[in-house]
Amino acid sequence: MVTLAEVARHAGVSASTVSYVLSGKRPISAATRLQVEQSIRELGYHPNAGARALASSRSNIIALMVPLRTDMYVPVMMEIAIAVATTARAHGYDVLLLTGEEGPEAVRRVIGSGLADAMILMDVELDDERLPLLRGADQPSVLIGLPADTSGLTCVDLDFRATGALCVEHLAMLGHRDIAVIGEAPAVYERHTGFAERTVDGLRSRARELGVGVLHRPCGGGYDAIAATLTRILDERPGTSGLVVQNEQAVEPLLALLRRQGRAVPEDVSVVAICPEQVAVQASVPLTSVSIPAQEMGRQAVEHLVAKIDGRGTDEVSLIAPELTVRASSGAAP
Amino acid sequence: MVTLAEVARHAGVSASTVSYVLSGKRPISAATRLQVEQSIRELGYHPNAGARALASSRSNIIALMVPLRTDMYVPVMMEIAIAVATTARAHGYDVLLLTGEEGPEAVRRVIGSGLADAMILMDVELDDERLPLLRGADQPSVLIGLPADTSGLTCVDLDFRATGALCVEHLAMLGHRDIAVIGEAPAVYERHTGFAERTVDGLRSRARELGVGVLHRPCGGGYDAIAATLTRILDERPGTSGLVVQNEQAVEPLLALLRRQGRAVPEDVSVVAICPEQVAVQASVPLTSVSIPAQEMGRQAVEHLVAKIDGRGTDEVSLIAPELTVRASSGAAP
DNA sequence: CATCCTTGTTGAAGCGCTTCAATGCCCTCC
DNA sequence: GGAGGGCATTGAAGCGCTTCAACAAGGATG
Repeated sequence: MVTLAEVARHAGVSASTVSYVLSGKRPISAATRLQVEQSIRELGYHPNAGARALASSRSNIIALMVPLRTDMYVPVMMEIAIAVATTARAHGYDVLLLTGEEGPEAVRRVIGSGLADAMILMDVELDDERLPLLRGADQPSVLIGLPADTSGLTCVDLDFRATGALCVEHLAMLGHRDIAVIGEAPAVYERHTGFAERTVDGLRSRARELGVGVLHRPCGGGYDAIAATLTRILDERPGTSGLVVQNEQAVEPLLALLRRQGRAVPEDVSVVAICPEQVAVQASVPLTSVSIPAQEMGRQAVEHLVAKIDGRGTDEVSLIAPELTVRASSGAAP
Repeated sequence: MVTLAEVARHAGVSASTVSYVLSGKRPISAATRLQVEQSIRELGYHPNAGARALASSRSNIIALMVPLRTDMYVPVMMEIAIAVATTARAHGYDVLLLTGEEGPEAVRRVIGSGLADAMILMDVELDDERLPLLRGADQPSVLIGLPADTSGLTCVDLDFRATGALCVEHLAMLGHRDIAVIGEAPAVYERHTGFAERTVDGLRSRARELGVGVLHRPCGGGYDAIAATLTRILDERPGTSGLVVQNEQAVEPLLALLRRQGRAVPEDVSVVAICPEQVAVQASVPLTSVSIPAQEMGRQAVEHLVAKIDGRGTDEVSLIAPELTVRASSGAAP
C-alpha cells in the first residue's frame, strides 16, 4: 500500500508538501505540484481514509437514514437515495446507508464515533424521537420531510399543502364540484408521517374556498381494498366526478376498475395523481399529476448539508413548489 | 469528545485495557471489565471510527454498489440494499452506498483508500469492466448477479435458469402446450445483464424437453407497449394459453388487457409471474409466481462477504433455488 | 542597505486507537 | 521452597495523515 511518505520521497519533497498539493490549502509552485501529481499517478497513490479522518477530524462521509419498511414509496426513496449519493460525490462526500432499524441509537453511534460528518434523515415522523438528538448535536443534519416542530432544524420537502390545493384548483377549474381523495394506507396516517395529512389539509382548505366538496378515504394497496374504497366513494357521493389519488399502488387498479364500470377517463371521471412522474406517464391513461421531485429533494438536502458543514447555511425549511402537469386523465366535468 | 484515554483514567486502568475490553481480544477480569464498561457508559464514550480504522486497518464498512439507473426492479434493489444494511449491522459493519456512476473508478477509490473492507456489487453485467479490478484486489467482494466468467469471484443470485424451467413445468403440468414469455424491456437484453437471458434459456430448454412451444417477447414498461406485445403474441400464436411475465411493470396492465379482451384468468389464460412477492399478492388476480428473494440475496451476500473478510469462505457461486407459489392466476389449459 | 513582506516549503507534533512485547502476580508442582 | 506456567494488565510504538509554526529565499519598500 502506497503512503503519502512514499509519494513525497518519490517526488523529492516533504510529506507536508504532498498533503498541501492534495488539499490545496497552501500555495504550491506549479513545478512542484506537477511533480507531485506525477508521482501520485505513477505510484497509484490513494490517501488512506482512516488516517485522513483521524488527522482532520472530518470523514467526508454523509450518513443517510432510510426507513426500514418497504411498504410505501419505495421507488421514490430509492431515487432520493441515489440523488443524495450522486450529489454528495460531486461535493467529495461518500454516503453511509443507515436503516431506521437502530432508531435513535444509530444517530448516537454515528455522531459519537465521527463516522460521518453530517446526516440526512428520510421519512421523519411528526414527533420523531431522533429530533432531540439532532438538535443537541453539533453535527449538521437535514431532514427530508417535515416534523411538527421544525425549530432548530433544516428540512426539505415537497410542499404537500400546496400540492393538495393545486389538485383541487385544477379540478375546480374544469368544473368539478364533488371530488374524492384516494389516500395512502390507513397505517400511513396513523404513523403521523405528516405529508399525507398536509396534502389533505391543503386540499380541504382550498376546496372550502372554492366551494368544492371533498371526501377523503385512506386506502390500502391491494386490488380488493381499492375496489372497496371506490365503491364506497361512489355510493356515498354518486355525483363525484374528480378523483385525486395519492397512492402509487392504487393508480393502475383504479383505472382498471373505472374502465370495468364503464366510466370513461376523463369524460366521466377526471383523475389527478400525486406520484412519481414515471408512474403517471406509464399509466394506462397518462395521468394529470403532481410529480414527486425525488431527485430534487435529494439534491437539495445535500446542498443544504454541505453548506452547513462549511459553516454557511442556516436552519430553514425549504418547501419545493409543486408542479401540476396536465395529461390525458383530466377534463371538463360532465 | 470523550477519548479512550479519558475512559481509562476514569476507570483507573490503562488505555490498552480499555481497548481489550472493547475488542475482547484478550482476557480481562470480570471486575475490571465491569468497571470499564461502567466508565464507558458514564462518560458516554464512542470509539472514534477514524482512529480505529487507522490503527487496525479495518474500517468495518462494506461498500455496496447499486446501479444508477432506476428504470427497473427498483423495489427489489431497495429491498436488497436494506437487507444488506441490516445484515451488515448484525455483523458490526456499516454500509457505504456507491452508485454505478463512477464505474470502475469507484472500485479503485474505495479499495485504494481503505474506506471499506469489502464490497458488494449489484446489477453486474455479463462482461463487467469492474471485474478485473475485483479479481486483482486483495479486498473481498461478492456479486449479486452472475457475470459470464465467475472464476475467482463469489456470486449470489436467484437461479434464473431453474426459475424459467420451473415456470414451464408448472404450465406444462396443467396441460398448456403453447406459452409465451413477456420479458423485460429490450434494453435489458441488450445490456447483457444476464438474468433475463438465463431465464429464457432455462425456460426454452425445459420446454423443448416437455414438448411445449415457447414464444419470447421483450416488452417495455408502458401500457401501450404491453398492449402491442400482447396483441402480437396472440396474433402469431392464437393457441397460446400460458403466459410467463418477467416484468414487474407489465403485470397489472397485462391483467387489465386480458380482462378487457374477455379472456378470463385462469380459465382462458394462465399467468405465471417472476416478480417480488408483494406484486404477485396484490395484483388484481393474485398471481402464481416465482418470487425474487431480494432479502435472501442481500443477506447471503453479506454472510459470504463477512466469511471472506474473516478468512473463512471461498469463491463460489450460490444460486438460490426458485420457489413457485401457486395462486389464483394459473389453472388447467382450456 | 537594512527591513519587512510574500511565497513556497519543511519538520515535527499530534489525531485516538490497536497491538506487541514485557511485566507482575499468583498458583501449581516437584 | 524454588522453578515454571498461566493469567491479567500495561507501556510504548506506531497506523498515515493534517496542520502549525518556522524558515529560507527573493522582492519590494523606506
